[in-house]
Amino acid sequence: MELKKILEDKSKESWEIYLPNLSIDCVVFGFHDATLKVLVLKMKDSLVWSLPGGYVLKEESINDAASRILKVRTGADDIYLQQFRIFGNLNRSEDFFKDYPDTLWHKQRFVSIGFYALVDFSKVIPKVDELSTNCEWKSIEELPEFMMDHRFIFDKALATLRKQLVHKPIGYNLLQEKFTMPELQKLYEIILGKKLNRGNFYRKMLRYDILNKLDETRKGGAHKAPDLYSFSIEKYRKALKNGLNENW
Amino acid sequence: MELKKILEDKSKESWEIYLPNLSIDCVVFGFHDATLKVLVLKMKDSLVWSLPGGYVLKEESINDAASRILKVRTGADDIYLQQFRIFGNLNRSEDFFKDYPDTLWHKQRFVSIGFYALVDFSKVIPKVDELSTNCEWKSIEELPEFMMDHRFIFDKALATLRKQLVHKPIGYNLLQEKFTMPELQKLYEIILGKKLNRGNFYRKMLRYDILNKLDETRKGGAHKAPDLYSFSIEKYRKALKNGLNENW
DNA sequence: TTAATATTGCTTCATAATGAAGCAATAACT
DNA sequence: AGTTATTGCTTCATTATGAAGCAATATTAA
Repeated sequence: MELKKILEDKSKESWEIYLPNLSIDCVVFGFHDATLKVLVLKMKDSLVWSLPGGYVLKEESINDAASRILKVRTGADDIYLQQFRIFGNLNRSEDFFKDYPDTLWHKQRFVSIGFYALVDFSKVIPKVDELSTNCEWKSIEELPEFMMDHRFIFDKALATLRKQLVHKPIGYNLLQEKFTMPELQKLYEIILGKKLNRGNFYRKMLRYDILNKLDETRKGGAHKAPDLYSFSIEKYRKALKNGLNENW
Repeated sequence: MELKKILEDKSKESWEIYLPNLSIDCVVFGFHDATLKVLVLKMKDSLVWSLPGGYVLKEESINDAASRILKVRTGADDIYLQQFRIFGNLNRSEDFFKDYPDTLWHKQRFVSIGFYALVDFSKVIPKVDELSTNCEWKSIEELPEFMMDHRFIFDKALATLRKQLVHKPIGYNLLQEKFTMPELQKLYEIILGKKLNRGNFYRKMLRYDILNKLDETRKGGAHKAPDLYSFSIEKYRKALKNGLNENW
């Protein structure tokens, strides 16, 4: 069925069950193959991509709404979610729906709540829905063109991640349970947007005393097998309270 | 006129001009007398206090709405404003308006956008409106009892301030143009919630190279007159980009 | 007029953290 | 068995921090 018809059908129900004027957009981050990835989807009949999103039920908290929306999209429960900003300018969606009748739910003025999500890449199975033809991971280095202000929303999410790296368990939520020091460093480098000295990163991470060194190595790659680590989650959380790097 | 009547009168107009279900609450910080203060107000017929707030016009961006709301409340233009969080749980305001008819604008389920504002204390003149009997500064050490979840909103605002101290021009916006090193230190101590070593704070601030030392001292107090400083705003902003304290 | 006082400006010294570099160990490949 | 790139971890020079203190000084009290 074509998009226009579907939207008009859904529109009727939407007015009944959702809070008007309020939407949620999620930037879902995953880490795989030494690359930071984002979950994007393409709507039917659209040339550009969008971020996963949805609306808030009339009797639902904002956080529950975001969880529900991502559950459908990824199949995963217990996703680490953080709201990071409101996108409330006028005319955010005007152009996109200009050919639709004014009574269409989607054509309202929406104020969107931006969430970012951190997921274990291996545990997510991207799912299309009746509105979309594609749902897939894209490297943040090679993002496609986005609809509306979704590129701006992504940029703000990444900037937030950068600033929160010392305050939120970002490594913990993006990496698999067992990971190597080079993987952790690569993740930090991508989020911070710069190369870090290997030896110094190693020394610093150990000094934070937030990692457990496991009695295993990651075999299989070429060259020397790196040691595996896991987070000592209690120590990690405790360290984050004051900020990993902050020394006043 | 009693509150109930006023609310019912205003309610009719509100449905016409505002976006439904969406409100703004502002935590306005000022610094005076070596104390961090917050602007609070008391509604007519209410025993508890509230944060300044309001609604978003149908044809108005979120940031414009927050500016407009604070302009009315403080008389000040160009207030430094940051949205920091959404408060979107159910039943945020249910109890407060339980005796009112369901068609009352204020009785809707509201999702509130939390802003914090940083103002030069000396440039603000708190103003009551037709809904309120008091509008005044309170020290954050001696906050009164708040309505609804406003205490929670305040706590989150202060926690945000703490985390953003290295990334946002918080000192610049809270202090007067000319200030002394002990004033700056006191502000940092209050926001961080801990005492800092005087000599080390002094050395560190100078090393950041964000201050201009002026050829004046603050006379009048007892004891040695402290030197006056101003921010070198270009250098300050540049330093904040990487975070004042962050060394990866 | 002078002394007392608390505060401020700034330095010193010991300790800790960082930047840059490198060496030995090693898993996979030839 | 030798080659290679990567990893684990250390060293050394430099810089930052923590703790302490000394001299300067604006006001107040004597």
